[in-house]
Amino acid sequence: MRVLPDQTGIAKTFDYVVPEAWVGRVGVGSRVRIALGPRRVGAWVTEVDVDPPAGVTLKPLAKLSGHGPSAELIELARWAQWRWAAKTPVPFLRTASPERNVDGLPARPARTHPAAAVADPVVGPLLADALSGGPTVLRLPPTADLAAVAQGAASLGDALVICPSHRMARHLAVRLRRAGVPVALHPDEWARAAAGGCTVIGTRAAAWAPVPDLAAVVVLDEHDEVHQEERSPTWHARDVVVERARRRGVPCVLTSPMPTLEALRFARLVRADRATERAGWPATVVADRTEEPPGRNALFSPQLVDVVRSGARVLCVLNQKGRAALLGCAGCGEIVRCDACHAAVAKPGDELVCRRCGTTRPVICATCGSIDLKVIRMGVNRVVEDLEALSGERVVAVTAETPAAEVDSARLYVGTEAVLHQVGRADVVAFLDLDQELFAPRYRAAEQALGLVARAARIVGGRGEGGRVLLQTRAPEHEVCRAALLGDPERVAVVEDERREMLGFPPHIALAEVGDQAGEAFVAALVESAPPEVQVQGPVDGAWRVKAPDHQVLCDSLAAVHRPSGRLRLSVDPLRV
DNA sequence: CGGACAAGCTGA
DNA sequence: CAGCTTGTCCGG
Repeated sequence: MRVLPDQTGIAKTFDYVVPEAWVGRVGVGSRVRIALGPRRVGAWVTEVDVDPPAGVTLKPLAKLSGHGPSAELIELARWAQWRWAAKTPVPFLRTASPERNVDGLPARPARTHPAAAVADPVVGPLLADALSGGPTVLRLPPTADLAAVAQGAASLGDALVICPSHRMARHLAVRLRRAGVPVALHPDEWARAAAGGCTVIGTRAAAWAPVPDLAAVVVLDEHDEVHQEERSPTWHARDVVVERARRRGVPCVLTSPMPTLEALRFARLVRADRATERAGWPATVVADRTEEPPGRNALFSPQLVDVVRSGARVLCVLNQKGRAALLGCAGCGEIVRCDACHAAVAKPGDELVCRRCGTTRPVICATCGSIDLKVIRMGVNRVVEDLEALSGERVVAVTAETPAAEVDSARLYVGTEAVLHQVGRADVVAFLDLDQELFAPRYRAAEQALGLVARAARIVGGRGEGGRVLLQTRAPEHEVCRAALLGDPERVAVVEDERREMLGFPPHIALAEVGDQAGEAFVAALVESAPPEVQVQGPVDGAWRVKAPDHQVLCDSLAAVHRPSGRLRLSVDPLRV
């Protein structure tokens, strides 16, 4: 048998003989252990009945560990290796394998009766169209019931449903089970999924879940960046399942209130009529701050004051990104400053670094010697105080660490975008400084800003349910504000697409980033061998950008380069550019 | 990946 | 030339 060792540094297969006793129990996809040189390592069986290379004496497989990815997923891993220019398929096969050894599969649930038709008034009428033919983008308002989409897919047979969060996956599993659909939650119920007869629900990694009789694929909130792996290889669950569905010839639906331009490029758009879509976005008030001089009270528009005084439950979002976060000492309360120049210091890694002069020192308070230093959310804390003064009520500052009990104890909340995850219900979400989002130095800034509005919509509800969003901005005519006002994400898509085309950014081209020690040698070899339509730019901050007309050309060119020794960072479709 | 072994540098 | 580091190759 031919096996691939479970070691990222070995991009090579080896042949072994199967011990007599295991014949029939081991095949393509089995997890095994092998003697490789002086040690034993895990491996996947990738081929059977092979002709071993001449002149090598085969050792027997050392151990049979259990079930692993099917032949279909091993093939898909090879494709992903090409698509994200990975050195080996190993990271994908790991994701496709169970967390613990699985040696037997549970009984397959009997399919009782076909699930009833989906009655949801927004989703229902669109499902048949969305689930027919090749990949589709199903643009639904943010308040649409996503469980209805999952249920529609499950009515075709065993579906694979990819969610942006584990929370949503669990919630959906409960909803579908209640509707009589057998469900396996990935990765906990890997064996149940592998046995078949279930709809499989999970997050990004579930793109690699076993679904032997796959009948349909759904990606929920396709625009959400969590669907992409941040570490190299930077694979995207959407692209993996679109390819998986294509190979199986099954329907594939990508839902989103504001689909990415990438998805719209290869998928057919299905959407609700204008009135239905608009009704599913919250009523939006744009507070124009153009006339307001910059300063602390720039964060409180008359519209915000009205809302706070109205008695409504209000969530204020203030993004810290790009702003100097201060460190405070938990021991003595002092602001931690630079020894040399007394400017505030930051802690980007394991040391304190001065923002002004770059001096570094260990993480310790110079006044009292404490090592317990906390980030002070200056902006949020100040707004909390001012809002308490304004309302005469207690205001809760919400961070990722705020305990759930406290989160529900007040009427007014202030926090970074974490509040949008932590507070479940409110009447109004107010973005105190939307311009932080609109003008952030990221090429997806506009999409991400509208993404926050969509997330707020899930908390406050659509305009029919009284949901309200307040956007404080100095750019009231910005397409994100227009899109939110009209409940029409197309406003952002059109402008953004033109901008990307002009700047030569995805999805109009395929992009990769090359860096680290071996980057220069790699790029030199690439320029030598790649066709002329592949352009290399840089280096900027030690990294090169590789642009090609499409992924076929880009990935073929990257795969053709012999990798020089030394550390190499290679990210196809990098998240931050 | 991790061990083996070879080729280069240092010190007496 | 031993003793150590650095690099390249190989495993079935």
